[in-house]
Amino acid sequence: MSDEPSKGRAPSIRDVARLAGVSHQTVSRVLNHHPSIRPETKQRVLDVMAEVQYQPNRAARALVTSRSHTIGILSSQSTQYGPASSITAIEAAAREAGYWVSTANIDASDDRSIADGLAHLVAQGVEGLVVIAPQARVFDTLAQRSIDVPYVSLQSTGQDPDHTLSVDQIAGARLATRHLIELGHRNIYHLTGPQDWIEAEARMRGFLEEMSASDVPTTAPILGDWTADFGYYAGRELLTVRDFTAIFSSNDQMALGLMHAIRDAGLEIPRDVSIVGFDDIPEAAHFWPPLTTVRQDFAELGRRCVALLLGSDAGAPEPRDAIVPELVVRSSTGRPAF
Amino acid sequence: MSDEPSKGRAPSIRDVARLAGVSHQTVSRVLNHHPSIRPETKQRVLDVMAEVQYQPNRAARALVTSRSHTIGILSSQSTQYGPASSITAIEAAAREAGYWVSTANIDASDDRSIADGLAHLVAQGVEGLVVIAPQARVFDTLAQRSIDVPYVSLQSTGQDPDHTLSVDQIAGARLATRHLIELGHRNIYHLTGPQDWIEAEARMRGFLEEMSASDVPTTAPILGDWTADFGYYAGRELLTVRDFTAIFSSNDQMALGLMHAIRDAGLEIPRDVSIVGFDDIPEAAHFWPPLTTVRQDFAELGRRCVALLLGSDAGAPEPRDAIVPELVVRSSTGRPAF
DNA sequence: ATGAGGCGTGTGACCGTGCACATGCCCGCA
DNA sequence: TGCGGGCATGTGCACGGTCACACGCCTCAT
Repeated sequence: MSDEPSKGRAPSIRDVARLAGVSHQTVSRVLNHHPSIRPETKQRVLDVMAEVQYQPNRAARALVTSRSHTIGILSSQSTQYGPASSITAIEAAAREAGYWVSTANIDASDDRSIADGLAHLVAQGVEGLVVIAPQARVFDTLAQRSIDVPYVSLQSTGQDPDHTLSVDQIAGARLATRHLIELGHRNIYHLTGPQDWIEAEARMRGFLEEMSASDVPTTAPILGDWTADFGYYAGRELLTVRDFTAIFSSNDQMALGLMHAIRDAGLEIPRDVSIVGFDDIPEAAHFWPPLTTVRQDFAELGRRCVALLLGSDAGAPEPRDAIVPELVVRSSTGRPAF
Repeated sequence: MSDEPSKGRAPSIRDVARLAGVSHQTVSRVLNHHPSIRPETKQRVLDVMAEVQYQPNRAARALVTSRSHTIGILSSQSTQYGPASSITAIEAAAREAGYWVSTANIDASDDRSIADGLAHLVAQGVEGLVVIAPQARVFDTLAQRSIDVPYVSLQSTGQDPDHTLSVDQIAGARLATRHLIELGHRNIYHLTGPQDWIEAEARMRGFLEEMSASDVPTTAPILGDWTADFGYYAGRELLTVRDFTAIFSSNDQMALGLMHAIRDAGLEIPRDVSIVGFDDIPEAAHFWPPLTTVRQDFAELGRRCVALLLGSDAGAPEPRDAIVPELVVRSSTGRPAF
C-alpha cells in the first residue's frame, strides 16, 4: 500500500532512487563519488537525500565490501593514564584518516576475555588492530587464530618488529637511571610494573642495562603493580632497612605512593631519597615535590600507529624507529646526602 | 570450481550447512538456540562450526534484524578519570548483559564533531546511547535529529529525568561543603570545573546551597578547567590576598595543584588551609597530605546506566534515584587556625 | 479412520549496498 | 559509412544472515 512513506525502516538508496527518478545504482554512484554522473542528476539525488535525511546503512555496506573503515583497539587497563592517552591519540589520528575506532576492554589475565574481545573486533570487520594489552598471551591468541587483519602492538617487545611500535621504554629507563647515577647515587632500587606487562619488563631491562654499563652494583627489582597503593606499601617495606638513596619507579603513580611512605617516615625528598617516575602524567608536576620523570609522546605514538596500520595497504614507508622519550627533571631528585 | 575450500571469504552458514548436510536455515536455528532441533543434528552442526572456525557475520545479521547488540558512548575528555571510569564501568555492565560498546570521542566544543560522532554511532546501529559529554549542545543535536534510540546522559541536569542518570553531584558537593563548615571554616572558596560541564555546575550549586543553608557568606566561585595546572595557578592567585581558610575543589586534580601552590607559599595543609577534592581518584590517598574528597561509585553508575538503557525495552522498574556519593575524610582538612 | 497439531527441517524471499555487465547515445576517426 | 570508445545510466546478482511459510512425519483425540 504505502508507496512513498517510510515503512518503519530508514530510507534506502532505492527509496532515494525512486524519489529522484533514477536507478538505485545511480544513487550508489553519487554516494561513492563516481566521476561519470551528470551534475544535474547528482544534484537531484543529493536534494532527495537531504530531504529524506538519508543515512547510508553501514551494515549493508560492510556486508558487501567486507570493509568497515574501522580500527579496533584491544585494550586492558584503559583507566590508566598511558593506555587512555594512547587510545585518545589513536582515535584522533584515525579520524584524521577517515577511520573510526572501536574499543574492546579486556581483562588481560583471562584468556577467555581476550579471545572474546578479539572475536568481537574481528566480527565487526575491523581493518586494523591495535593491541594495548600487555600480555604475551594476546599475541599467542592472535597468531593461533591466524588473524588476517594487520595489527600493531603498542609495546616494545623487540621481537616481531613488523607489528610493534612503541616509545623506546628501554632508552627511557636508561635515561632515568643515568640521571640518578650522574647525581652520585650508588644504591638505587627499581620498582617495576606487573611482570606480565611488556613495558614494565622493558623499563626494568633499561634499568639493569644502565646500571651494569655504569658499573654500579645492581639490586633486585621490586615487582609492583602500577598503583600508588603498592608504591606506598613497597616504600614502607624498603624503609625498614633503608639501604638506598634513590628509587626509580616504573610509573608516576607508584612514585607518588613511594613519596608518601618516605614522608611518613619523616624523611625528606630529595635530601634523603631521590625519586624518578615514568610517564609524566599531568599531575606529576604538582606532586610534592614535583616529580622528575620520563615523558612519552603519546600523540606521536597514536599517529604512527595509524599510519603503520593503514600504510601497510599503501606501502608507505613509515618510520618505524621507536620514539625516544624525554627526561623531565623536576625537584624529586638531587645529590645523595653524602 | 572450489567446492569446499574457503574462497577467501570466511565461511558462511551455507558453507557450514553443506558440510553438515543440512539446510542453511537449520544452521541458523542452531545459532539462535531454536528449541526444535534434534540434538544429534545440532551437534553435527556445532562440530562443523568448530572445525571451520565459523564466525557469524555481524554485518549481515545487523542488516536483516536492524539490531546491533551494541551500545554507543558519546564521550569527550575520556582521558579524565571520571569519564574513563564511567566508560569502563559501562563496558563491564554491558558485557554482562551481552552487549558491546562503541565509543566516539568528540571535541565537545565543536558542533560538527558532535554531529559526526552522533551520526557515526547511529549509523552503526547502536541500540542505546550514553552521553558523557558535558554540553547542552549535545542534547540539542540529539533532539533535533529526532533520535529514535534510547539514550541516557551521565550528567545531573535535573531536567529531563527520563534520560538522566548520575551520581548526585549536588549532594556530594554539599557533603564536602558541610564538612568544612562543621570544622569551623567560614571563609571558603570554591574552584569549579569548566562552566559548560553540567557536573561542574551541579557541584557549584551544591556548594552554594550548603553555604547559604548554613548562613555562611558566600564567595564567588572560581572558574577552573579540571587540570592540576590550573589549580596551581589559581592557588597562587588566591594566596596574594589570602582571605580564606579552606577551598573546596571540584575535582582532585585541581586540589593537587592548589596544594602545590599553598606549599610553595610556605603554608601548611591543613594547618593554614584546608582542602577538599572531588572524585577520589586512586592517587588521592597518597597526595601530601592525603586528600579529603568525595567518592563516586562509577561501577554502580555504569550498571544502572546499562540497566536503564536496556530495561526500557523490558520495562524493568529500575531505580532511578541518583547515586549518593560518599565523603572520604583524610588529612587535608582540619579546624581553622583560629 | 481421520483430522488437528506439534516437531524437525527445507525453500525462497528479503534486508541495503556494491559490482559486473549491459545498454543506448554521441563523438571522432578511418 | 561504419565502428571503436567513452560517457551516463540501468539491470541483476551477490553478500550472509533472518523470517515467513511449507512440508513430511508422528501422535493423539475424536
